[in-house]
Amino acid sequence: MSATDRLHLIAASAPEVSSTAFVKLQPRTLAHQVIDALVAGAAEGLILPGDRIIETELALQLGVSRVPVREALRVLESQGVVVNEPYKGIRLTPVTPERIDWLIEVRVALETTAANRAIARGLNIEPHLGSLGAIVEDMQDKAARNDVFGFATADTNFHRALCALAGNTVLTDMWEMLARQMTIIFGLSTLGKPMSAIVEEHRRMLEVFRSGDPVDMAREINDHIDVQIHKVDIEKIVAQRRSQADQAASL
Amino acid sequence: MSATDRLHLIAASAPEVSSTAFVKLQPRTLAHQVIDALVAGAAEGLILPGDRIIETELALQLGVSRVPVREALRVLESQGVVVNEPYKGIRLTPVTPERIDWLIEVRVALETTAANRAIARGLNIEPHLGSLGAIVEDMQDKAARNDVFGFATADTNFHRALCALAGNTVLTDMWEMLARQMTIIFGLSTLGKPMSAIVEEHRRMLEVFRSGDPVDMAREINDHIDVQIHKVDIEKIVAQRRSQADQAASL
DNA sequence: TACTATATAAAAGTATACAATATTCGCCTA
DNA sequence: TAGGCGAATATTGTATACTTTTATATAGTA
Repeated sequence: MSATDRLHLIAASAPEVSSTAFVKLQPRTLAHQVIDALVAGAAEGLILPGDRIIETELALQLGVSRVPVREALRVLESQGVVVNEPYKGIRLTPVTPERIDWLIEVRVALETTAANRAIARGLNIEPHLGSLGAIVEDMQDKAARNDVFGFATADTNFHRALCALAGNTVLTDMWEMLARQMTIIFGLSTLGKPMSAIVEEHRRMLEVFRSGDPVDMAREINDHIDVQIHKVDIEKIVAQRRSQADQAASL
Repeated sequence: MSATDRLHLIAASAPEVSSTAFVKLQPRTLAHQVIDALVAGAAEGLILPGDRIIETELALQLGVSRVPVREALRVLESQGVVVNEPYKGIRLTPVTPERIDWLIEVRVALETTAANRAIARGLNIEPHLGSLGAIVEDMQDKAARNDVFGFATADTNFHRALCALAGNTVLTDMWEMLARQMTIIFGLSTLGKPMSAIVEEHRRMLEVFRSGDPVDMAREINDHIDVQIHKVDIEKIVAQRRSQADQAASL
């Protein structure tokens, strides 16, 4: 069984309804759907870091032609999700402890900047605190149900919402790139600490955000993100997953 | 005359020779060349922010088919250089003062992080200081010859070299994205301050880098980048350029 | 046996052709 | 005359076909 088997185009997620205005509904091109399918597949572990991705094969499995697949791969390449050597092939970017460090370093930088900007804009007040708090409650809920995927999603949403308060789309776009890559990595490993502890950390971050001290905020974010995955031996996990996949393939 | 006229594929730039090892020479696909051609064209003002980019037309002028053009545009879209509305069209991302602020904010964040990391790695010593110093000398030289383009290139190289010292490819990749967009913007306007002053600022930055104080470094970078273009009315400049282009077209 | 060269196949790069969608402009109607 | 409907055109989205490059396997030679 090849690495890209069992991938599927996921239905366009229903655009969230805003209370203030209509969302402008954009046609989702196949290329965008392919991107989502690939990232989702990678997060699920259907494709592992380092795995070869063959255009033809992927196109066949997704039921589209090679053109949108190529476009998707080019975008993912420019975002660092896959690596490409012309005429040789495309692989899911290998995950090394070093690379995780790099991703975290940039993410901390972006989130710190975003939080401080939000504070500078005076947005560490209601209703924003309430919105963020609601997400933390959601996390708590998911943790109680032991819904790992839902928990991770809520976690991501919290940080996304925080970044959004900076009102800097350049920053949020870049953050989304990192988030994608981290989603793939987190999908591989269990979290480094219990969910309840993570919920608590978010509560604390929110409290510091309310207080509005930039330095404290920076430290809080750094501590929170930094420890998250550092102590996990990611390469070992990938190796394990690969042997599992190989075993399944040989049946 | 349409916006994309007179674009041309630029020759693959010769890979820089490293003293320690061979650079692995990668075949440059047409898509990559199209990217370079578009960015270069935008920096030259052949295409202005907000201008429509038509695939067919661009493909024709570059002498390639639409496929590599599409791939290039997808990449540039994901990097924020162009904006795309499915079935409607692609435009060079409009430049607003707000957007410039956003770009600067992220760039300062990244460069500050990079510089501090480089300091933390203990790389604010020779031979790195010498390399950076040489670039500043080059800037000085270009300034003396009034070579605006060469000056801007050297300026970019200085910051690129500084970022590279962090050894974080995720960071440098993101920095390159920003640099591209800022190249386009700087190409539109003259600099906000005289070149000699900018050279002096770089000297000072280098000195602070040598001293190794993270806080000073952050302030220095912020001051340097922040003021660079802030006081220029970019929208007015774009309007002027557009009217010039229209005038030329009507002849 | 080991190494090289050649042929074959696989996969990416590119070009052309077709389908779907949006915009534009003219015409009709109220 | 103003507004809306609809056909024609332009442009993007997608699929298929062809070319070039790389990798692999096989045969030949030292």
